Amino acid sequence: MVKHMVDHQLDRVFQALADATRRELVARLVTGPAAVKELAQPFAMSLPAVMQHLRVLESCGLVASEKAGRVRTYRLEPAGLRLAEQWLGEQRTGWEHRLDRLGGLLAADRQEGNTS
Amino acid sequence: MVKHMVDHQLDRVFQALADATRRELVARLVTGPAAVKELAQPFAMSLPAVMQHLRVLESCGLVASEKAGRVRTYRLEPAGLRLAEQWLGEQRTGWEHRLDRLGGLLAADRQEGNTS
DNA sequence: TAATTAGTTAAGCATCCACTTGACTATTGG
DNA sequence: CCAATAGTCAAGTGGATGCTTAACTAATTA
Repeated sequence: MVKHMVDHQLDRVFQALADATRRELVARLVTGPAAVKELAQPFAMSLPAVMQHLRVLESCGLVASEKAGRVRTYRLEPAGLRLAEQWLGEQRTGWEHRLDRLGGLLAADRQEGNTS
Repeated sequence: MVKHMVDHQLDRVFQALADATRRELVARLVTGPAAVKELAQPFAMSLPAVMQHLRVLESCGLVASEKAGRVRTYRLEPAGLRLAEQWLGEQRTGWEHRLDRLGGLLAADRQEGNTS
């Protein structure tokens, strides 16, 4: 997979998660699938507003849906979350390795008697 | 810490990470501190644009800076990344527990001879 | 001290975002 | 059949974002 495609995917996933309403929707779907009406019920905003949030989540792959009769059921699609978590993890391990290297250098310095 | 304060913090962190330029800045700072000019050098955009990105990163706590003489040096502030990673981790473990419960139910069904 | 370097401020602009209301379609229950 | 239910479409609005250029300040260097 090419870098700027992943980049674009990450753009969209992080953008999607940068909204408290959408994060609550994700958190709700973690506990299992639900219809639009049920998903919208806890929020003070209009139904179309919630639907737009769901469309954002779906268009970046965090969520999927199917329609049966007149009710559309959404479910979590964990791959998207994993992508974001993976990027964060990479940064953290990079950071930790840097600290390790720094610690190593300091230790080496000390052994050479370089106290400053 | 109150929920909607964390929420707002998460808004800002995810929003900050929802931009490829800012993610590259973070990735660069993972390898160690750097001055504004060095941070800006790889990008095709103007210096002020990069500075605005840095301000976004700093204002949400992903990054910190200090000025010595005429050069301002930025460094990573890992707590912000941890907050985002933690939220994602919570969702993932919630999801995994749900799958476990589902698996348990299916197993119980099988023992009862409920094959459908 | 004059020129260069590093960073900052401000204004302007095109685009995107979150939300609203109102009108509409399709499915289902009485 | 009709009426309620579940969802969808479309247009509009106010405010945030990402970038630009131009003008400016402060620290260094020749």
